[in-house]
Amino acid sequence: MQKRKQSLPMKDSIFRAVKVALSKCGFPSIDFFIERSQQGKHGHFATNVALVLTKQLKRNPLEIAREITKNFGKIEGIEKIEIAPPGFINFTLSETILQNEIHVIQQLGNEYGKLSTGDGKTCQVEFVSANPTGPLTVGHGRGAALGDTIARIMEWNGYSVEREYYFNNAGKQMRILGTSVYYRYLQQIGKDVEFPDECYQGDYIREIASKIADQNGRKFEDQPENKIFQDTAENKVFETIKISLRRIGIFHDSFFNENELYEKGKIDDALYGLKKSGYLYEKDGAIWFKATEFGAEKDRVIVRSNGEPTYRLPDIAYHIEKINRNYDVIIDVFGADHSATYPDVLAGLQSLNLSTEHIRVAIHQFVTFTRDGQKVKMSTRKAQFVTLDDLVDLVGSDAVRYFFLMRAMNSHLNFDLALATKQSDENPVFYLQYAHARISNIFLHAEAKNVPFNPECNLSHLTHAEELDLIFILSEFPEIIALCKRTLEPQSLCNYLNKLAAAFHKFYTECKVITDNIPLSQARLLLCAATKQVLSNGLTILGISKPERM
RNA sequence: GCGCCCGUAGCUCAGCUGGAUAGAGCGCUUGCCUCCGGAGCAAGAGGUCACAGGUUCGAAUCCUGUCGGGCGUACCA
Repeated sequence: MQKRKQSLPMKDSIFRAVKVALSKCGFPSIDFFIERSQQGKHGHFATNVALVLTKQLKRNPLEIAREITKNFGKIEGIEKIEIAPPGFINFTLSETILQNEIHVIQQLGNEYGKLSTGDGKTCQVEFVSANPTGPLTVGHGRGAALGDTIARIMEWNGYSVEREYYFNNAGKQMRILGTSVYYRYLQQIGKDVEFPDECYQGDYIREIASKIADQNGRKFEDQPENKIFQDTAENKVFETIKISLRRIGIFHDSFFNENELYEKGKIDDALYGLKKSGYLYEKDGAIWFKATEFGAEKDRVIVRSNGEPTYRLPDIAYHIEKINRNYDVIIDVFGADHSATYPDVLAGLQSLNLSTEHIRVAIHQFVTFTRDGQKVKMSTRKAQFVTLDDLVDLVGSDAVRYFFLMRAMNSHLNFDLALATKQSDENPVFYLQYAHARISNIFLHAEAKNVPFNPECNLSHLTHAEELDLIFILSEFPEIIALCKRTLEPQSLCNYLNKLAAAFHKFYTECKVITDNIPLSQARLLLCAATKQVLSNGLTILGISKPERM
């Protein structure tokens, strides 16, 4: 059998057959869809083509459907075509073509569902990008999990992906970090000083300060400006950030410091370019960018009257840098607080005649953390936060990732810490993993009962409704991957895997796999293997472990 | 005030470019292990899809307005 990576052949061939029938009927070519039927009694696939034509043809949709149906030739793999009110045409697949999908999955293995659209192409995903002023909080978790999973989706589709972390260690927040360490240092060496309110209150500052005190004694007592405070803090904090990310399976390929843009003159270059393009003007001693010409509600200051750029200028310079690196796709993963700023960045790039078509911005809404019905407010400064590490300690990496991924980016995710810290079996991620572990156990059982695994076995024994339903859902996986690639929404995959696990559990209760009927048992074993393969592929993309036992 | 996002079962959320009887999990009620893992399966109760108009063969989905919540709207990032 020929290998295929794109497993949408049924949808495609139905689509083509409809097209052909349309022209045979002399009907105009219009937009219509082939979709998976939501209910079993409507077959496997359905098209709305007759309904869409109603208006133009001014005819009863059922009549149109009948005429189209009459003009279908033989469609390979379709066993039944039915017309249903108000005018849908429903297609039912043959058992043979369904059974064959298991062979396809078996042969493609962990390539099943991969699209080759990204082969030979590069993609950069920027995410997390929190300044190293303190440990990552649970608030950073959503962007972290999303960004990494989006990167995995792109990798799955063939892209060579670079994960980048953008940070700034020259700003005001970082200076406050240094000052905070200095004050804790003074306290550490026995000075009776009050710790300023505007400084970072967290215990990690104390640890860093006491390390400096241990190694240097009172040496820096009168040197609040000494770089040792900020630098030590930055290194230490970054170390912990990297460890936190690693715990949930996230590794960045590069850390890009905003400072580099200044040192290499990229900020000045960007400013010069913008000036030359004519989109800058001076007012009140500041330099403004004509964002309104790109649809913004007001113009933006990009260099303050004190000569210091606002964050928009380095952001633009950074994106020029990214564009110059020639990625085929650039993806920025931001929180909702950036939703107003990225249009300005894109506008800046466009004013420089740079193409922004390959830049995709994934904006996610914030997470509300509640505990016993009460909102948990977070602030790094006041140290009123739950760190990402705390969360991982409580519920584990798999659950943390799944919780952050299971909701649409656009929805305001509610993370109930009390619920998440409860018993793990309430967590939906275990439902998926349980299906995977259950299958592993079936294989052990098969071995014990001397039912040999046979990839070439006869699959025509799989005729039970639950078996065919399960196969049909398996065959949807490539479509889900294509959807995720298009929308950058890992959530669709979470939902799908949940549906797949449910179909498997149902099959499991209805159909005993290991029986005295060896040919049937072997066919069912192969179905189990295919299910395990798809679960495994999906969980890999989500960055969630695939336990053999639980 | 203005812009973006959201409002669907008691709670947390799905619902793909408008389509067939609006779904799942948790919680509640009730069944299912002499049999491959019961972290499972099945059944039941629970809805004016925030509200009001509009568009059309057809609206949870698109448009307008109102109400409610989140985030922006800084010469903070």
